[in-house]
Amino acid sequence: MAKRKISNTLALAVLGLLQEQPMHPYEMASTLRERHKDGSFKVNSGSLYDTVEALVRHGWIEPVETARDGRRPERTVYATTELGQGEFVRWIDELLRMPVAEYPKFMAAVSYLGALGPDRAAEALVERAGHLAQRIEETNTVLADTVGSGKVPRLFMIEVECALHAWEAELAWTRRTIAEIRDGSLFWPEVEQTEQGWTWSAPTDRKGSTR
Amino acid sequence: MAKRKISNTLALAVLGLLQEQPMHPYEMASTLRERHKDGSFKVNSGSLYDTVEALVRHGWIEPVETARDGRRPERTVYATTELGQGEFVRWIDELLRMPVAEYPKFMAAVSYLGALGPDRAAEALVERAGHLAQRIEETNTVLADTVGSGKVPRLFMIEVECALHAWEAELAWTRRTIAEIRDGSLFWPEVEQTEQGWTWSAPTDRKGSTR
DNA sequence: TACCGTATAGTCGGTTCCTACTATTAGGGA
DNA sequence: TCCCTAATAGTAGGAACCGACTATACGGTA
Repeated sequence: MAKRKISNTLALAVLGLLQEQPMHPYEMASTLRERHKDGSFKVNSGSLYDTVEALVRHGWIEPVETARDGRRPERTVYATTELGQGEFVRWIDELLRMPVAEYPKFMAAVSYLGALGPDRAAEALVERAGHLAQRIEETNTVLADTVGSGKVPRLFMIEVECALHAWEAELAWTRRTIAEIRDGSLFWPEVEQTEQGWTWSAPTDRKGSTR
Repeated sequence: MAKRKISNTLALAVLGLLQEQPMHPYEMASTLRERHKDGSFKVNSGSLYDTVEALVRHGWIEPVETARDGRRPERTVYATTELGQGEFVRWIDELLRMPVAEYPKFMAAVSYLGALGPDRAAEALVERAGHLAQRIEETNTVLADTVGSGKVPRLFMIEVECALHAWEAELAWTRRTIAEIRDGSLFWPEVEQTEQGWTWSAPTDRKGSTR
């Protein structure tokens, strides 16, 4: 599979918006925020302007007008090209079909859970669980007064449901792991360095961990 | 919450390895791969050397020896400093406690699921589900002949279980969504552009809806 | 009316990150 | 013995990315 010319998904958002109507970059950013798409795309003004330039370079979008409103800075309005419309759909298709490796920060930290020791690890996970629960609740609220009240079709916010599902799974794993640390079923070996290399204690004693 | 000086989690992996013993960068990379940690950290030689330099700049690690084996390129061996050991634990703690926004490619694509139309969207998701199922199976195999056979304590591969859980959740959502597309419970509105703006068809009534 | 906060619109400079490449050596097969 | 491949170890250049900043306009308020 050949590498994509543009990999930043913010470009996908730009293409998506320009499917609807021509726009200038600042308007793209505010529209994305209005529609709560800033949870799925990292909307950063610096990146946005770079991204737009890159899209122009590849001929996926093109400037159609440079307007000036009063003495505000000049705005360049862009529109998609036919090429861009095709690539938009092809890109979505590819992203959906093929899972790619992602490296979430949480996974990195979980890799070294051992380094905190059982008590501190459990405590940290408890705090995380709290934050996750709160975020889930807030997101449910957002869903309720957009899709729930019929203001927006469900399909247009489907990624929010998807994210919600992922957080709920993470929360479930986190809570289960907290429980396993506490009841000792996630054994915490004690590591020692010998001349041969590393050794660790085995979970043979069933009384619980030695701290 | 102040921004971290170093944000690339590959630096966390480096610190983790150097807790055990001094090493040169190439050895870090191969050790991470041996231990299947390359699923949690993006191990890229270019980034690795940059990361190591950054860690030295901040005084978290330091070169302890530059050895030469035959006429191979010179290797610089690094070890953690006390500062680095403290930061290692603090960083893990912080990453665990506080969920941060991530922007997975899949989420971006799901945002524009609508653009594919119901049939192509369902087809793409079916393919993804296949890939996910396969990856889950492969990972289970890896777990079986490391932790399962007692070669490695479970705690040392706990992040693999965590990733597995996340993929299973994604697979479940994907399958459910395929089903909802097929049986029509995920309604696909038809969008039309009018002078007022955008309109879409509603799931219950026929055309003519609110904006 | 003077001031302040927020919205509008975008620029700039530096760091980070990654791809592609170089160069050497050990090992194995023909 | 000689060649080929894989492993060893790292370098270099450029693209991507982001945070911090500039500058104007507008609305409320004291």
